[in-house]
Amino acid sequence: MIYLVEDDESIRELVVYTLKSQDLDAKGFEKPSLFWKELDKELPSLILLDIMLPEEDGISILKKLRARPDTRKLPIIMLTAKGSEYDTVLGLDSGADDYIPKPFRMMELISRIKARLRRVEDKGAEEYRMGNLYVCPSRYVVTVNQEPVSLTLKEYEMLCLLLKNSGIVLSRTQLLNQIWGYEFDGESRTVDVHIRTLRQKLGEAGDLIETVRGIGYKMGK
Amino acid sequence: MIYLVEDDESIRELVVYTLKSQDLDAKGFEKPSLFWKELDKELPSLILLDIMLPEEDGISILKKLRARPDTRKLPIIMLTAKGSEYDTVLGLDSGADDYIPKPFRMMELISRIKARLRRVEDKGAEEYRMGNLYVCPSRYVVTVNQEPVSLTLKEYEMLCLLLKNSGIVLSRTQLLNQIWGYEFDGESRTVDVHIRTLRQKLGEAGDLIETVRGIGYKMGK
DNA sequence: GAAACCTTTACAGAAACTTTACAGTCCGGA
DNA sequence: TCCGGACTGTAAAGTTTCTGTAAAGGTTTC
Repeated sequence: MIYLVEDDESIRELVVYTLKSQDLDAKGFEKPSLFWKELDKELPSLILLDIMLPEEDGISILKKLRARPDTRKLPIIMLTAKGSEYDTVLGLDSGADDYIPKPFRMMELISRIKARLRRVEDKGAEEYRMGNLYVCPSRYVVTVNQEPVSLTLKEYEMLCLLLKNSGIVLSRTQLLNQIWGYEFDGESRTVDVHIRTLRQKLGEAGDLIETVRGIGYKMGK
Repeated sequence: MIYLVEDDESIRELVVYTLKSQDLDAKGFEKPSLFWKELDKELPSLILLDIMLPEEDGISILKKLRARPDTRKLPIIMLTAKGSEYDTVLGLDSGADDYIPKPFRMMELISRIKARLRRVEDKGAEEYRMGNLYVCPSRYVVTVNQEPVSLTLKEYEMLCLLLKNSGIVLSRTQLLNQIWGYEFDGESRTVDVHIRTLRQKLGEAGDLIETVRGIGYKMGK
C-alpha cells in the first residue's frame, strides 16, 4: 500500500491510477488531516509527499513521520513544484529518501518507487505492517496505533511467525514445531492460551488473528 | 570515505574538492580499473558512479557491486550526462540508491550524499543523551544530571553498546561476543551482574536499561 | 601485596509457560 | 429448529524457567 498526499486532484488521480496499473495498491489524500486519519488505520509501505500543501507543509509531515517509531524507517519520497535547490536540500536533510521535482514522468516515478521498495525488502524483510499493527523483529518492537505493546517471548514468536506466513493458515502442530521446536503428541491448549493473551494484548489489532476452525490460525488476506 | 568514478577530470576534481571542504573524505578515479584496485584495499562508505565511462560502464560496475557481499548494501549514487528517462530507469532498477543528472549543483550533491550517509550510519554520533543520562564515548565521560559517574571498563563498554544499539534488544550472547570477544558456552550470570552494578551506579538513570525477558537487555524507545 | 575489578556460585522471587477444567460456539444431521 | 459432538475460548491453578542479588573466589593492575 502506498499513500500519496497531494492537493492537486488531477495529479493525485493520475498517480494513483498509474500505481494501480503497476499492481501497486495506492490511496491518495487531498489534505494532511485525511492522511493522518488513515495512517492510524493502516500503515503503508511507502509515502509520497507533496511539499506545498494546505493545512501543513510536506516537510513538517516528514519530520513527524520520522519521529514516530512505526514510521521512522518508512521510505518517503518528496514531490514538489518548487524546483529550487533550497527545497531539495531541505527535503533531503529532513530525512526524505528521494526527491522528485514536478513535472515528472510517470515511469520515472514508478521506477524510483520500486527502487525504494526493493531496498527495504532487501533488508531482510525485517518489518511487518498490517492495519494499525507494526512489528520489527530485529528491534523487538511491537506497536498498535503507535502505542508500544509488551509481549512475552512465546507470544512474540507466534506473532512473527503468523506475520511471516501472512495469508496462510498455520496449524497448532506447525506452531508448536516451529516455535517450541519439538514434535507434539496428543492434545494441548497451550497454543490457544497464547493466542488468547496475544489477542488481548494487541487490543483492537487482535482481530487480525483469525481462527480457522478445525485447522489453526492465520493473519492477513 | 567516498569514492567517485568519473572520467571527466574537471568534474572529478571539483567534486572531490567540494566533498573535502565538507569534511567528507573522498577519492576520485579516472577509470574503473583503478577504482577496483583501490576497492580491494579499502571499502568506502558511499560510491558515486558516472554512467558513461571508459573500459566499463557505470551500470555494469553497479551490478558487480551489488553482487559482492561486502559492497551489496553500500549506498551508490549514479551521475550522468545522459539525462534521458531511459537512463534513470535503468540506473534505479539495477539497484542504485539515487540518480543525479548532470549538470548538478554542488550543494544538491552534498545534500543527497549526506542524506544517504545519515540513513546508513547513524553511528557517527559521538554523543548519547537519554533522559538525564549523557555519555561521550570519545572522552570517556558519563554523567547523570550533570554529576559524573565513574564506571569500570566492562560497565562502560556495555553502556556504550546498548546506547549505540538504542531501541534494539541485545542478547547476553551478543553482549559477550561484542565486549568480551569470544564465543560463550553454557550459562553465565556475568552479564547480569554487570547490568546490576551499572544500573546501581547510574542511579535514577538505571531504569533506562530495560530487561527483555527471554532475550536480553535494551535501552531506548 | 593490596586494591580494584571481574567471574562464578547459589538461591529466592518474579515472570512466563503449561495444564486443567469447564464454558461457549459452530456446524451438520435428525 | 433442535440436538449433540467437536472444536475453541477462558480463567485459574500448577509448574518451569529466567532474572536479580549477595557474597565468595579469582584475576589483573599498580
